[in-house]
Amino acid sequence: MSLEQEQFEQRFARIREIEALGFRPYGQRFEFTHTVPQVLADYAAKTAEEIDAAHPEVRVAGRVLTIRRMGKAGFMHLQGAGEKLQVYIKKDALTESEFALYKLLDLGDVIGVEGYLFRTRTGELSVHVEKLTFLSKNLMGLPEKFHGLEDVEIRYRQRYLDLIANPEVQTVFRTRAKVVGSLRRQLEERGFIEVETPMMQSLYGGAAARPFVTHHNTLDIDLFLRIAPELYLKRLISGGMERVFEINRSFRNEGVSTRHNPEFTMLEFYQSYTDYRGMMHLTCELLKQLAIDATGSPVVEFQGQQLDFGSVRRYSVREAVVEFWQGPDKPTPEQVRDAAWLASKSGKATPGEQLMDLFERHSEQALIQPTIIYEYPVEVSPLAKQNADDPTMTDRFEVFAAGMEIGNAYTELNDPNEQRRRFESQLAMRERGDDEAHQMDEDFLRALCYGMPPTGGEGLGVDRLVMLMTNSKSIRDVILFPQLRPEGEIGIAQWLREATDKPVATPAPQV
RNA sequence: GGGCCGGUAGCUCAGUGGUAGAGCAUCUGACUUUUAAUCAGAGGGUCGUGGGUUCGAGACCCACCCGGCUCACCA
Repeated sequence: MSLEQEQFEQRFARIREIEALGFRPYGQRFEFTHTVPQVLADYAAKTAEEIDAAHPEVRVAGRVLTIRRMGKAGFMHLQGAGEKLQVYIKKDALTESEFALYKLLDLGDVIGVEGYLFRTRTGELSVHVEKLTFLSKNLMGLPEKFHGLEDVEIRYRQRYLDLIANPEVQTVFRTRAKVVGSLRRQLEERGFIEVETPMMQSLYGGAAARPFVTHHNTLDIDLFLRIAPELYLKRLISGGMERVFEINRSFRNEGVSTRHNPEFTMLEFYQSYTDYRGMMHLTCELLKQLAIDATGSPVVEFQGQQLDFGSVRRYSVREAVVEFWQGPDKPTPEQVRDAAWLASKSGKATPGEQLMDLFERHSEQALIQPTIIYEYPVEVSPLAKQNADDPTMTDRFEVFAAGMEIGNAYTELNDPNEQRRRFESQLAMRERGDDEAHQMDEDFLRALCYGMPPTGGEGLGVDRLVMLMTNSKSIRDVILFPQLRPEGEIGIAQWLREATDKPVATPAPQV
């Protein structure tokens, strides 16, 4: 038997010992007066004299993180809501069964304590425990206290253990909630209505990506997990819901990387009677307030850089290719408009695709500061309205920061016949083997035929925004359960089975 | 999918072809304001998996599994 399983069985046997002392090893309601963060917020700034004078009584619950036993006394750190509070146990202050319980405690057990606050000789705020209760048994070994849990595979697979061992991870996900809350609140304040549209779709669209396929048994049809909510949200705009947004998952059947998870959270919002210029203005307001709500400042530190979301730069794609050109042969503004020059620099099929190829190869990774890049070629923008002066371009922009694309917006194409032509040209690309080209969506065309108001629309990558706000290098660090290959046999059910059958090895200690 | 790196005790890691190690954790004992508590002792290994080379493999070779970084892919 492995050491780990022996420890499991030792701890399992303690369940009986805890019961023998008159405590319940699981499932007791605990009426607390403070959470750990509340105790710290209320008393961390107070002096020992102030605390002694007030003699505050608290009841707090938490997980035992450390134990320093010293004979008839001892100290423990309890972790609650991601923060730590020290408690002091003294034999004289407890009943005999409570002190026996204390001696049985394992790291990771969840307990409740009641007592008064004081400062120790070294000044640490602590609870002088007068009553000890048991709330839940930990049967597992915990990671080492100094280094914690660093193995990223275990951290992602067993996020519960990561959250116990690395409480700062909780702050990442608290910030994530602030990001989502900030976006939701800001849009609601501007009259946007939150909606939910199908994630299982019989036709997929709204982006260039390969989908996941699933199957409905009783309908006996294959369905696609959506790659974007766009086409459904625009149906709502056609129907007269003038400002709508959706924050939820989309799914793309692509490689995984530090910036891509197969399922990811996107915010899409659509506003009738505006255009991409209006969306630029709104984007700048949203991002600035988002940074303030998430981090307290419009200037955010990310991987050693200071990103200023209070001032977003703007360049056209062509300007960006010139401005951020990497390497020799920096082009002139005239050259990036010249089809022959573009064809000489890129192997792509059309001038528009060639321009985007150069932008992605040369300029994208240089866009560290938050930047809006506008005017995208029509070939790569099948759902965006053409520019009134230059029909090869669309009224579209993307937002970049830290070298990542974080948003994409445009004046929505609302001419059904032009949309029909774009779909047909996408079908032609599909015929040529592009399996990410759009499908024809006739119901969407029909919705446009009823007249969709001029509209500005945008999608923001929420996970990537959270990366920026939490200084996280990998998207997996801002997704609680990132996609991994399935784990092999775990075997914990067998451990529980064997531990159940085992007779109690050691009798409960005398109290 | 390609390239590179990694997988050794529960955790964090050493281990240069020759008896598998350390710290923490665990177990036993001491200790009534400690804090990476301390002190004394003990137990704990499918060296990712499977082949191969060798008198001898944790180490070298091959294949595979899992993960990371990176490139490709991803408007």
